[in-house]
Amino acid sequence: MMMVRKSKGLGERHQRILDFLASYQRENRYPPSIREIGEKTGITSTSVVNYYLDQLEKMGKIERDRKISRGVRVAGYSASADTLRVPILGPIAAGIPLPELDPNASFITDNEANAVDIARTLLPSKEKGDNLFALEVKGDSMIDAMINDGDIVVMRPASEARNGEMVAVWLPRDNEATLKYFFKEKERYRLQPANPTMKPIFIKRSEPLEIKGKVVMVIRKMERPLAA
Amino acid sequence: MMMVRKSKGLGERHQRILDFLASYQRENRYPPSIREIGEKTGITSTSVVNYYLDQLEKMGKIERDRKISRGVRVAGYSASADTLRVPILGPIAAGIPLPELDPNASFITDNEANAVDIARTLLPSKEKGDNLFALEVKGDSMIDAMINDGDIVVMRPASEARNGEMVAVWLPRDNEATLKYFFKEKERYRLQPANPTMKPIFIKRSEPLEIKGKVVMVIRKMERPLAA
DNA sequence: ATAATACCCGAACGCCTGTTCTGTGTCAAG
DNA sequence: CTTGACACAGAACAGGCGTTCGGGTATTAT
Repeated sequence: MMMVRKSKGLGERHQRILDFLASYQRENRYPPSIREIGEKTGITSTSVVNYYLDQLEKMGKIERDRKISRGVRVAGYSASADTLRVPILGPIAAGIPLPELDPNASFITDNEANAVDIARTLLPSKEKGDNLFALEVKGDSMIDAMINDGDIVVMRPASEARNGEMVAVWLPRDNEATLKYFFKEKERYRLQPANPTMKPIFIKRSEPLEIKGKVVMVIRKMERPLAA
Repeated sequence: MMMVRKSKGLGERHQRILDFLASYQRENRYPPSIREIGEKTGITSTSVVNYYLDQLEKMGKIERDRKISRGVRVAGYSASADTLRVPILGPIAAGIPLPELDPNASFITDNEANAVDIARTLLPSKEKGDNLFALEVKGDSMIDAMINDGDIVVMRPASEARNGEMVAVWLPRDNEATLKYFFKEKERYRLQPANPTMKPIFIKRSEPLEIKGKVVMVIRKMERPLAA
């Protein structure tokens, strides 16, 4: 009988186990037992499965918690847990006030309808992601910031900002919400649209200006085709 | 002794168990055992833990696989498993060819460095997500499509498109890659920039035009502030 | 040829874990 | 007061599960 002997790297059984681990975890949300791995990968003895798991662990492909049933997980493959549920607090548009953020809303009660899942790897590394929130852009009023109707803007709560950061502000003077680049100047604030053909808005320091948050990321889903 | 008797909904212990389930799963990537739940929530008897788990299951808050150790998972809370690792095949810029897609690259060998994690809930529901790939935009050549330098474009492989869809195309004539809205006209193709001030590109049907994929979503990370 | 490896099997040991049963104390309704 | 639903504890049972050990066969090195 021919034995498939890979001189280096992953053999076929290594790969099969790895694949099974990922798919099983995907479906059941918990890892398989050693015996289950054996059954589904055609290995009849638990010791052999253990044998391969040991090797995979040494290769750094998986992590094991010994003595704990189903204590196997694929390494690196951040896969699951590192995702963050960010609530969509409401729409953002020129004419309507920004939704208030309620700090003590339980993250667990948010359902998919009014939340977006963001993988932690997508966020800036220093971002803890504790109290992020999201707004859905309505209308074309943010188009000068390269943000379109339907885009989802993820932001971090903030009441002040550094120069050049994009912020969501509420302007009591004009009764308007907007996304602009923020600049603090001599005796005023400058809110700069990304579009150079549009003029910035100036706000005296004495006038009210409510910074609601800094824009962390923008997500655009391309669902419907462009007309014309 | 006063018993805390919640007439309806979740009592304190229900909530504690639920919270523990989520955090334990987040840290260990596998669910806790009944005894572990008891220890960490201050319940001394495994039967009482079981008692509460049964209730939580009836409420639809969790799902259980009986007889299977650590076969508990919080329901609805899609949390983990529903994330997809999309490989970033390379840069996309005006002057360089589009990276070729290698269909048999194992998704499991992709590490974080050259991939993005996308929650399935972010994708269009009909999108299977089997062979999505991503490109990182270099330079300002796509700015007319409201896509900026540094943006990540997630796409689905395709060799043809319907009118109005945004596609990534390679133009052998001009030796150029671009993202444009696609329109098939009488005897030519029209590649329309999103920016109205820019003229569309016309390609005769006889000329080569390689559609590489349709744009599914665009992700923009706001990391560095705008200068000036 | 001989030894050393790598690969593999089956069985057994013993802890881990879900399940069930008995019993106790509290609270609200009849 | 009695009754019954509810919340809880502890113990015990049985099967699940990781681990280990003795033994076997093919491949490669010496």
